[in-house]
Amino acid sequence: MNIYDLYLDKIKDIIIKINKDDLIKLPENLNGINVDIPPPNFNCDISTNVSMVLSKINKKTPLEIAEVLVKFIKQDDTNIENITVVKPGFINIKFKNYFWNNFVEKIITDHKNFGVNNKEKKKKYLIEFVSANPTGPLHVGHCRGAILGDVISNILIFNKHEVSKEYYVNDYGNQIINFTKSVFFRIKEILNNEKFPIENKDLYPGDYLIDIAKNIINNNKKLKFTNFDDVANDLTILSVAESLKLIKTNLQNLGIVHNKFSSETEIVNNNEVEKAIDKLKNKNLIYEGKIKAPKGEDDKNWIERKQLLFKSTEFGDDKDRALQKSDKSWTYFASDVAYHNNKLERNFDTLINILGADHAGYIKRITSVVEAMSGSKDKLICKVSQLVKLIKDDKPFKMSKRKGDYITVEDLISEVGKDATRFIMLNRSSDVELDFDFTKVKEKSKDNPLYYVQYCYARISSVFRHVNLDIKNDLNITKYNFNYSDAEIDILKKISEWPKCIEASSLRLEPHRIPIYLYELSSKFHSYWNMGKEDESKRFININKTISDDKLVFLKIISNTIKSGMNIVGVNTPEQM
RNA sequence: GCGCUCUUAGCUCAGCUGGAUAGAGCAUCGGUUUUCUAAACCGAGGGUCGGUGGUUCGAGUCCACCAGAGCGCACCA
Repeated sequence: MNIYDLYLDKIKDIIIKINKDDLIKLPENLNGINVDIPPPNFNCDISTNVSMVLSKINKKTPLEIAEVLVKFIKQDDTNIENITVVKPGFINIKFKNYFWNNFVEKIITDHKNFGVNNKEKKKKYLIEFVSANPTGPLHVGHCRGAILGDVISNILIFNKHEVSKEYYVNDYGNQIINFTKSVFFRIKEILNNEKFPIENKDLYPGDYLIDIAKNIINNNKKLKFTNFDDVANDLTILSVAESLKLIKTNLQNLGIVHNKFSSETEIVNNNEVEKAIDKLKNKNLIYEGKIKAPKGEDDKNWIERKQLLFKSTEFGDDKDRALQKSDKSWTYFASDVAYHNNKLERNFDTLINILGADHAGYIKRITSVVEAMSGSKDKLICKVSQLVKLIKDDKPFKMSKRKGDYITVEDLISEVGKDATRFIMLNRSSDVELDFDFTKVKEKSKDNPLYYVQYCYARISSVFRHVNLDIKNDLNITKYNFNYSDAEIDILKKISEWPKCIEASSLRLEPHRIPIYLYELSSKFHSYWNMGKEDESKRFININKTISDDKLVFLKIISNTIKSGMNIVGVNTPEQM
């Protein structure tokens, strides 16, 4: 139940009706009209700007329009305690207790659907995220995008959409060859005591390769590791599989499970690249040509090559993009075009890609291709997650892939825990860089917003325990005839914002709004809890060691909302802390 | 040189697709435990929303220009 939409619809109905009676003129669209949360200290529950929007076309001041509308809004509405018109022309409405009782009853009897956005058309989404190269375990840099993608999926699923979570495995190309070679040298090191060529900058030096090498040796006794070219094919498959095993374990520890892993090699081998390029050829978007050096670039080092290009400039990109290398093998972009064609052929309504900030420059070309192939500009939405700045002992901590000294997801989780990792990574908008201070997160875990929200839930559970109820069970209440105090209504108002929070998160794919909302709700609850110290009537358990129905319902609603939000974030709500 | 993102309190950041008196946390200072969990609460100080113009009833939010920070810009993936 979304009380803001309820009144927005009502107000729109009213103005449409009195427009028909020629009492008022309407602008072309009514999108500017909203029903919102008023700032504190106005002593009202909801507020609308309708009279400001109608002011111009009617050539009347907002205050004059408001006076007319107020009459119609009040008419036959038993929910309204009073309605006032304020300064520029806001119409402020305060509800009767009766309204809040109704609200409470609705969301408690249908708690599973509270917050679900029913206005959205149910769609089929494909969300691609993580897609880290299968050359080793995940590190902290992958973590943010992974959690972002997972929680966006959770929000969409919460809103009853169909979602497929996918991982694109880049198991094709030079990096994989170098990776496989590295495994090969580690194997020779183990078997023949030949020193790993650490000076070769193309190789992967990380220690995890030793474990991968050991596993491969132990599980493949028949293979002979004498000549690289002889075992290259088998070893590539084995090495990638070992990497994916590590990655899947990392993801699982983060609480993330993908529905599908798509292999780049498979796409290339199935000739899907040719298929996709043919599609673009038919649209006259493929040609052989040369790319010019960008301005400002030293063009002495620039080698112009004739190659197969996609006309992404037709879609606003700054240059056309190469599909084929000079040795005629496909570029990464080419196989990604094929992968996106593959996605499109599986008939999803919307594709979402979660990318790291370092791949932001890639967005234009891939959205161009999808637009070209699908004919729709917003078929593919790319969401960028900015960098995570690691800080250790007040100093930035640089990760170096070369030296192999980077902090892995495993390190992170074993130090901070899955829940804190998820909550902290989400607590900021994905558009801004995130400071992740190891020493702080470790030392001051009590200042962690995660615990603040969990503690709220634990406090509520403790009340249920004291009166011999289980917080997990539904309540058995028939009469909703309560008289909530202002302090309680203040929290109910916050609860009423939950559907708005979900709507905004889902519409704009901004999951960070959820932890922030949960924090605010918890803050109000903690505040209320402490009032019980001064004011006996605000305590949940009374002198007879029982709890009144209104308080019980009140607590249940708060805990339901927190639980629901924490489920979306993907963290636990312990009943005791 | 070009593109993307950012600039809000001492620090880290919210600000719900243009609304009313711009909000939190941390830090600083001062308070609250015989009573449902103090992992909590209450209070105080702290602001030219990077700058300048523009759009309109109304701008932290939209547009233009400028300044600063980060990321990226070939056949890597």
